[in-house]
Amino acid sequence: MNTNLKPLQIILQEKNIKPTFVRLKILSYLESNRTHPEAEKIFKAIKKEIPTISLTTIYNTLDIFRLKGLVRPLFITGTEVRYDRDTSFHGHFFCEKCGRISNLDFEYDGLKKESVDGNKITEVHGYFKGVCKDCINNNIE
Amino acid sequence: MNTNLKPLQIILQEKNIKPTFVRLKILSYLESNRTHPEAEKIFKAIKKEIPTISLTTIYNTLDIFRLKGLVRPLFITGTEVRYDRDTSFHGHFFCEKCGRISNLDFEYDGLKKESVDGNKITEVHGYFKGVCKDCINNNIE
DNA sequence: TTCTCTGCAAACGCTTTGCACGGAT
DNA sequence: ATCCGTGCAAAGCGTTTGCAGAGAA
Repeated sequence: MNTNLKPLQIILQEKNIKPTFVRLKILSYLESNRTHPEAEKIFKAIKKEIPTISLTTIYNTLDIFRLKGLVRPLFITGTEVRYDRDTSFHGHFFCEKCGRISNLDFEYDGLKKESVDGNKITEVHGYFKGVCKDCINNNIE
Repeated sequence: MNTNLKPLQIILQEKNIKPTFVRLKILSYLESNRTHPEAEKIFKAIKKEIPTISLTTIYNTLDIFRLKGLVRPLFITGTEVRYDRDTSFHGHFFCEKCGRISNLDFEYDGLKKESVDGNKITEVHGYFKGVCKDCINNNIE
């Protein structure tokens, strides 16, 4: 199913989140910018539409979204938390040069089979680090 | 090969790291405490033997070790960097209750096959989050 | 001497907290 | 009148930086 076809208000209401103006704007940004942005990046983008927005509100809202399962925080870079609107399982590729995180559709059979042993698994994470082909080709220093 | 059998001095010298007293102590701690500790934990442990040690030195040393490939930083918890003395590929399980990180030997064929596409891969990471069986059984709140 | 190791103090960057205003119910 | 969303300012926390003294080469 394509959540892009679902109105943003409905997405929030289904998660019991009051669809305020600010929340709809942040969700809208996340829907159309699936670049795994950090709070600061979202903040700067929303600020163009809502100049009075605060970074605190971005953090508050992202935390609500996280608790309700609308976004997934990624601890990949080591410096800041990136947010993924897509909460279904998929892998990531982090380019250490340009900082972009892209999606990977790898299988996780090898991962899943370890979900035994009495431990309760709630999240599966898999990702690569390296240099993306754009950075290799453009050779930007 | 078992690096535990190799003298710590040799391990450092092979990596062109001057084997100072402090560095040997930190490496020694990492060798015998493969619990993926954070800087603070290492600091407190080393302090018992070297009361004048500073946290800065722990960070400095860990960064040297990282640059020389002796340790691998793990960005799993989102709050602090954990260090893994074992730099060979393996997965991790992070218990969100007790904070422990344990090793997992999963296959990464599903991961490896994506190393194409023109991107240069330098690191592969795979891990689970959840609640470990000890925490489930002890049911500590 | 020169270089590098070490450690104190301060700064840093991202994130969280405390609190107060204002609007909605 | 109460609740909740928002935002400012400050604090918090892990980590990094600047710099200086000590010690090795």
